[in-house]
Amino acid sequence: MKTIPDELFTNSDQYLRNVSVDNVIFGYHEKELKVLLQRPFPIDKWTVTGGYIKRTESIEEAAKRIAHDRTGLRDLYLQQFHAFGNPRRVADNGFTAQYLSQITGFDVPVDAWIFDYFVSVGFYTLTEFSKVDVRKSEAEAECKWWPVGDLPSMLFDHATIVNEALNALRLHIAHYPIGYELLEEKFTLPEIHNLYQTILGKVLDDRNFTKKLTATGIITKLKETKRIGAHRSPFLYKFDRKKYEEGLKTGVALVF
Amino acid sequence: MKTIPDELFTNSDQYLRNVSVDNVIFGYHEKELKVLLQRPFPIDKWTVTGGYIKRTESIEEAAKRIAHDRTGLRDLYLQQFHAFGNPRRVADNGFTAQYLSQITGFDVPVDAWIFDYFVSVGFYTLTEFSKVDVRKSEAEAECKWWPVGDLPSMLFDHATIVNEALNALRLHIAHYPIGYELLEEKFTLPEIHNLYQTILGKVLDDRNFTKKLTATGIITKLKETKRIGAHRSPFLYKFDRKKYEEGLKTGVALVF
DNA sequence: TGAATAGTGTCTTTAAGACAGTATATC
DNA sequence: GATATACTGTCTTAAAGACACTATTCA
Repeated sequence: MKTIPDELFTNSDQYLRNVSVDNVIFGYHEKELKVLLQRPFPIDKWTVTGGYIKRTESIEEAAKRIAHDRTGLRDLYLQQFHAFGNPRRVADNGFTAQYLSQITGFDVPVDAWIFDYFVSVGFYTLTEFSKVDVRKSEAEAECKWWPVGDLPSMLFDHATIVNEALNALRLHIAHYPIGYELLEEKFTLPEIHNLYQTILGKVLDDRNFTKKLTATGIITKLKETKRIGAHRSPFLYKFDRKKYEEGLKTGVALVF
Repeated sequence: MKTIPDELFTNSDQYLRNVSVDNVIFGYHEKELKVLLQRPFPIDKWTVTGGYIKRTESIEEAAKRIAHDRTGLRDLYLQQFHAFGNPRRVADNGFTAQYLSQITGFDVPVDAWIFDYFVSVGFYTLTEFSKVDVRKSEAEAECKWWPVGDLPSMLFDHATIVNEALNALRLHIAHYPIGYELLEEKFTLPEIHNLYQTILGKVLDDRNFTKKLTATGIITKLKETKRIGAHRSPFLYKFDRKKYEEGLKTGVALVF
């Protein structure tokens, strides 16, 4: 049996022990909110993107580094939402040293690092779906986007992590502007309307939505329109960067 | 020079490495919000109560255990608010192995556990001031209540931690009932009015405050009054436990 | 009866929510 | 001109906020 590769099952002095970050990467595409998941082993169970923290970086830097490794994007919008920590977190039916040895062909010891108790700090990230170049790491079997409403079977407590991230995002959206990271530079009112409906999971009256959103002053109407086929061409808008940045700091109430 | 005691500067297999909990314990007394701080060494710098996580317990259990050690209370109201993690967290002018050796009389090595990079999960706790029996641990020089508006010089990033906890509490109070843990079993309207004013740090109109609070149904008027000297006796109230518990789960909007 | 605090009601202003008809692009 | 989507204004209802007087206790 092969000896296990260091970075997989063994701690290294480079990383902190017993702490990790999990990063729920959200993307928006075709009226659907998606989340980037990876399948770390040839098991039919998925996890959110995550990894360990280097001794030289902050937890936020670790989360950004890990997101960059998977998406190729830098300076993502990052939001810490919850820390998960209990000794039974990584307990999962079938996820045993014996089973892992069997399917990976490595000699996985029962006290391998991967079975240890990890406190995981959860972040969520918003990225523009179309800009993302999904990359899987060497160790993973697969990495791809899944609709948040239709997740596959998840490893450990990762279904909970995605749900909590979504709750945090929905709560957050009521107090801070959102959309810059999820839409194209120029977008139409129906597009941002759909984004809000998708994230919040409910229908929003178009007249009231427009009224409230424009009242905040965070979007600016352009003179251009967008061709959408045999229909009236909607006007394009862009975010007012100054007001948007300010809103991220001081908060903008936008309750629907 | 004496050898250092294990539990102070050395890791033990009992605890997780590189993760800790910090617990901001709030108490309310005489129209003032107070926070329980400890002075861990004969340095004139204070910290919030905190400690390490046992391999057998969750982070919430660790936070409760630590709070119990300091206050003697069980089943405290506990709320996770933020995780703090960067390699420079514990850097603090004057907090060096040399200085610690000097003042403690122990031989503190520069690579002692205490100087390591710890990711700290921050909780805040609400307790009834009068029920608390403040206990200091062996290792500490002192442990006492401080008014949140008048904190002493704090070690590491602990001033930030208290501030973030207070922000989280203020945000939380708008969505969930609060007060059961901070007031006596029976309380008057002026008392709970003062509590809200103290936590939020602003004056609230008494008529509007009463109107909103009673509208939620979480408090019940009793037939008794409280003697307060040469003034009209205010009626006593108590929380409706059922509605209160329900509010903690589903949320109660109480925006002032 | 004076001093201090408790307790309550009304009016105004603002925001939220419900709702429907006109405009425009393409075939 | 048929069809699909964009776009906008008004009315109703609910909540927030400002504001002042009466009631009670005890010295």
